[in-house]
Amino acid sequence: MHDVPTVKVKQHVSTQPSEATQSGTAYDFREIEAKWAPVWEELGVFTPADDGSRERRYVLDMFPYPSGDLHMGHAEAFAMGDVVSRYWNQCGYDVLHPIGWDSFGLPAENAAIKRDAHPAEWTYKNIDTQAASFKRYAISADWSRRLHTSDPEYYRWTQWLFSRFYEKGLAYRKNHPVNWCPKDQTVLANEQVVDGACERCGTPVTKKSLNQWYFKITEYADRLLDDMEQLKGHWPERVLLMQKNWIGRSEGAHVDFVIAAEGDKPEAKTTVFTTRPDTLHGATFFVVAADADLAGELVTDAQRPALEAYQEQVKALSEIERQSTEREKTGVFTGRYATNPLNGEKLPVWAADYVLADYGTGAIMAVPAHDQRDLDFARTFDLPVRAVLDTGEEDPAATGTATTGEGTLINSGELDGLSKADGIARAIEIVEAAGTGEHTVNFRLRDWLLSRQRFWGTPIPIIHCAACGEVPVPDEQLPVRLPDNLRGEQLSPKGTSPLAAAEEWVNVDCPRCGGAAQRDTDTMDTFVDSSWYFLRFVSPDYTEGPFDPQAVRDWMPVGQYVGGVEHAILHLLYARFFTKVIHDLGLIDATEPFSALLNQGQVLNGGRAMSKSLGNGVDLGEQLDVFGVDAVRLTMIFASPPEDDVDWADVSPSGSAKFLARAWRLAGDVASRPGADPAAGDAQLRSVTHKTVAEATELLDSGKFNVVVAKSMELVNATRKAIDSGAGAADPAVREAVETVAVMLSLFAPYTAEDMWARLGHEPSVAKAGWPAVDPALLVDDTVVAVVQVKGKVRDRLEVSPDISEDELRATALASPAVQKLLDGAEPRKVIVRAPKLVNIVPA
RNA sequence: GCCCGAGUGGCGGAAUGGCAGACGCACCGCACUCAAAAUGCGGCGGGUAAAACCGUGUGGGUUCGAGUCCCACCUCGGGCACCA
Repeated sequence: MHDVPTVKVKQHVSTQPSEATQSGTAYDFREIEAKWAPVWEELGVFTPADDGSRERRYVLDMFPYPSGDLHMGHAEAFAMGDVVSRYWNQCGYDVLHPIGWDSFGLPAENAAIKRDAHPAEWTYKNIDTQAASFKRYAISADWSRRLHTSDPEYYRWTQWLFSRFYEKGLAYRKNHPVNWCPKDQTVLANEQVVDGACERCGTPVTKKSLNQWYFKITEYADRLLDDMEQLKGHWPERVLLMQKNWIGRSEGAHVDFVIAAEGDKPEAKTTVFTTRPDTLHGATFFVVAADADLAGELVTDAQRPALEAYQEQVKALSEIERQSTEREKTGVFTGRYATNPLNGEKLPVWAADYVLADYGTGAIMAVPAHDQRDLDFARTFDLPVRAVLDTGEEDPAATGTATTGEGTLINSGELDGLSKADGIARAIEIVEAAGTGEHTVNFRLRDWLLSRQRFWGTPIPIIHCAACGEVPVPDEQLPVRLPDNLRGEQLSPKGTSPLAAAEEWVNVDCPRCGGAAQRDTDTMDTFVDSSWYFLRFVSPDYTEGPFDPQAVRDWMPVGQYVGGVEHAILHLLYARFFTKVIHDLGLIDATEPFSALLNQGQVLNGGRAMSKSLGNGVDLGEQLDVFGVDAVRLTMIFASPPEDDVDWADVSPSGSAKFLARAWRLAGDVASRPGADPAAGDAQLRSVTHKTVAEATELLDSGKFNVVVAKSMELVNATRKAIDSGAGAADPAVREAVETVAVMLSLFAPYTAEDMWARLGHEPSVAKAGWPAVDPALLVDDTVVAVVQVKGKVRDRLEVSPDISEDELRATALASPAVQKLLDGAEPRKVIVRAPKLVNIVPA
C-alpha cells in the first residue's frame, strides 16, 4: 500500500516543532480545521436565501445509508457534489444543497437482532456519527433541511403517496411467483436480483408464489423510455442505455391460437407474443411456461402427472441453474394441439421452463428454424424444423444453428417472396384482418414488487377487513407508526413480517365498517423512501402535504445529481417513475427529477474495490487525521476525471498536502493591502491569472474538475515565480493572483482557502467571495508562436502578431531559413495557413 | 451470445482534427544546511555525442495534417442474458 500513514509523511505535512513556535508561519491543517469549522457553523454560509432574489439551483448527492461511519466512497462522491455546489455559490446562484439519510433498511434490523435492541438505536447513532464526519469534511450543505426517511414525519408522506398510487390503481396486490431471498427471508424486486442472487447478501434466490404489493411501473414504460430524450447529453450515455435495455421495448404482434378440445377439455384460445410474425408458417410447435397457471389449465388428465412431476423438478432449481444458457432444454407434452391461424396446422402444445411466465403472454409459437432456443428444444425432443426464410445460410435443421438474419420468405403461402420486414408488416395485416391478432409492443420491464417481510421500513397503510377487503388508512390517521415494543429476537426473520407479532398494532377497527380488521404487516422496499426525498428537501418541515407546491416549483428539477453508477437502473428508474406519477397527480410540474447526472467513479485500493475479505480497506478517518480534510478532498478531485475510478494506491494525498501548503504560503507573502488596484500590476502575471480563470470556468462547466486543479497549480507556480523573481510581493497583480487561487481552492480545499482569505485581510467566508471576473483584454497576447510545419512535421516557430493576415504569415513562413533549406528552391505544392497559429507546407 | 465503453511515459492523467505527454506522483541533480528534513530551482517517452529518426493497443483508410474521424482486429472493463 502506498501512502500509508508513516512518521515521515506526518512530518512533511504537519507542523515541525521548530516552526510551530512561530504561530501562523507554517501550514497546519489541524489548526485551520479547528479554527474555521465553528465560524462557518455560526455564519450558516450555505443556507439558501430562497427569496427569488437570485437564480435558484439545486444540487444533490445521493443521500447516504447510515451503515457505520463515512467511508472513502462517500468522501469521493461528496467532494464531487461539493465542487458543483461551491462553484454555483461562487457564481452567485441561490444554491440548495441539502443532506439527509436513507435510514430504513435491513442492516439496522440485523444489528438490532444481534444486540437485542431496536433498529432505531443503531440507525440514529450512526447518523449522528456520519453527520459529525460530514461537518468535519466541510460539505457545503444546508443543515437546516436535514431529513431521515425513518422519521415518522417523513414516512407519513411516503404512506400518503402510497395511498395516492393506490387510488389511481398504480399500487395493487397480486399472487405471483416472486424472487425470494432465503437468508434475508424476504422477497426481492427484479432489479435486486443480480446473477440469480440477492443483490444485498449474495444468497441464491429462489422462487415463491406469494400475495405481494406491486407498483404498476409498466404502465409508465413508454414514458420512461421516451423522456430519456430530455436527458440525453446531461446524463451519462451508458446509464441511459442501461435503462433502455432494462425497459426492453420490443415491437411485434399478439397472435391468437385456438387450442383444440381434447377429452373433456373444451376448446380454448391462447395468445402468444412474437416479434417475428413473418415466420408464422415456420411454427412447428407451441410452448407455454411450465410455471404459469395456463399450463395447468391446458394439460389433459393423462398428461397431468407428467406435468406436475416436471413442475416439481423446475421448482427445485435455483435461479442460477434455471438461467444457465448452457443447460439442456427440458419440457413435457400437454396432450393438446394449437391451430396455426395462418395455415390451420395442428401444433403440439408443450410446457417448458425456457418460456417465462411473466414475459409477454407466457406462451409462444415455436419457430425452430429461426430461433435458437426453439431449435435447441426441437432437437432435444425430435420435433420438426421448417425454414421459412431463405437467408442464404445452411438449413438450420442440419446445422443446429437457427438463422435470424435478413432474407426472402419461402414455404409461407402468400408471404412467399417478401423480405423479412415486409413479411412482418404483411403478416400483421393478415391476422388483424382476420381478427386473430394485432400489432403490439411488449416490455421487458416488470411491475415493481414493493412489499417486504421485514420490520424496519415504511408500513404499508392498508387495513384488511373481512367485509370490506383492502381499505386504505385514512390520510388523517397517517402516519401508521411502527410499533416501538418490538426488539431483538422478535425481529428475527421468519418468512412473514415481524409486525404480525405485534397484535395490538395489527388488530384495528376497519375505517370503513368499524368491524374487526387487521393492518397489512409488510413494509415498503426502501427504494420507495428514496424515490421522492429530493422533493421533500425543498420544504422538509411542510405539514400540509409531502412538499410545498410553491417550493417545488421554485427548486425542481435537481440541476445536478451526483451518485454512483450502481443505481443506474434501481433508484434512478424508480425516482423517474415516482416523479411522473406525482406529476400526473397534478402535484408538480416537473416530469423528470434530475436534469443532469454525474456518476462518480469508485475508490479502489490496489486495483480492487476495498473490502474486508481482501483486507485492503482504507479508513477515511485515518486519512483525514494524517493528511487533513483538504488534502483528501483535493486528491479525490485531482486524481482522475470525476466519472473514473480512483485507485488510492496510485495517488498521493501527501502531494496534495504539499501543494496546499505551497498555495497557503503565497497568502502570507502578499505585501500589498486588500483592495489594491490590480490594473497597476504586472501585466504578465495578470494575463496568467485571467487566462486561468477563463479556462477554469470552461472546465468547471464541462465537469473536468481534475483539470481545474491542474490549472490552479499552474497559477500557484506562476505566482511563486512572480514573487521570488519577477514582479515582487508588493505588486498588486500578486494579490490578485493569490486571491484568485483562494477562490479557486474554495471549491476543493475549503479550510485552506478560508485561511488564505483571512491572511489576505478579508472577512469570511471565501465561499461567498464571488467567482473572479475575466478581463477579456488580458486574454489577448501581444505575440503568439506560429508553428511552421513541412509535411506535417514542425520545422520552425515564428513569433507573430495574433492578428497577422494569412498572406503575411504564409510569406513569413516560406521565408524561414529552415523551410528554405528543406524546399531547396522548389515551389511548394500546397500551403495551408491557419493564422495565427500554424502553417503547413507540402513540398512538390 | 448480444449491447456499450476504454487502451497515451515507471504511475495518475492533459490535449475545439493543428507543437503528444499540460498538471502531479515517483526518480535524478543543484542551491540552502555541519548534516538531514522542510523549502526553492532544474531535469525526466525511446533513441543519438548532438542531430536525424521512432513513438498514443495492432493493421488498414480519410486528410495538407489523426491520440482525436472511418473500417477490421486484439486486450481490458461494464451492462444484459432462455425476454420469444
